[in-house]
Amino acid sequence: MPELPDVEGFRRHWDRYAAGRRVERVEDVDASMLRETSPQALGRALGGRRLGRSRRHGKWLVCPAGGPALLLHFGMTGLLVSSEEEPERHAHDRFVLVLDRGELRYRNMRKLGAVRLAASEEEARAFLARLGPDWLDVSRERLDDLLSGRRGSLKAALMDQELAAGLGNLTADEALWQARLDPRRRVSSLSDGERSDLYRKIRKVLRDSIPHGLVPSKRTWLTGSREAGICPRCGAELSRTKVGGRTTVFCPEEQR
DNA sequence: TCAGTTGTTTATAT
DNA sequence: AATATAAACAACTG
Repeated sequence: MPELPDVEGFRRHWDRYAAGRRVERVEDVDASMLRETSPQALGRALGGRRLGRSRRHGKWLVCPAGGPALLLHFGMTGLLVSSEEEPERHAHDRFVLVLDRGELRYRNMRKLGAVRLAASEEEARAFLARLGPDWLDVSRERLDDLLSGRRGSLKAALMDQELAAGLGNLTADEALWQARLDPRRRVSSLSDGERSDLYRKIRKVLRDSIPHGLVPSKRTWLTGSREAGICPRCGAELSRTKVGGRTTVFCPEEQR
């Protein structure tokens, strides 16, 4: 699931169920999810701390805890679950924050994500330093700077988190389909008008998805018709190939 | 049994 | 230096 809109949903989740509450203890930590820390260190750093409101950069969620901060990446199958929605813990919960009211769980079936502990805000920023700007902070002018000099395919550029952070396989396919651009196009071949259209469509896909906390399955969107294999606009059979190493769905009739 | 999966990192090749 | 590709990570689904 998790691309920018999903993580934006997790941010709201954290703020609703964890922000403002105190951590009693950390339980059931799966050490294999942790990067450069340990279950013991996590418990020591967070125990007794009052949690703050979270912020998102690309697909990362930064969760302040009154000095230290927890950095969460959700991979392909991660999510946050509160005991207020789901009383029972789950086999795929990789750690549990026991709070002064209820508990918040980080669940991740495939364990492709990562959990990091930053000692300070400064260290949290350092962890994310390699990422490009969050896509919601990219202006039309900035997009030209980011794309200038790129030689690869359009889709690979959009999914490159060091160019700009937050787009994933689904959002990239959706924006390219809405902009009627072939994902295999060279970045350098885009006209100014095409870049403008692409920019607007990326913003639209993100804006329309964020309230849902996921890329919605609308019948008028590519995402909603992936299974059917038919272009929702023209009825042509969709193509399925690999671009930038990822499964890519596009309309061969309309995307040029 | 085997391919496929909405993400990232690493190694290797170009 | 950038870019492309494949593999690895891990656990499940169809």
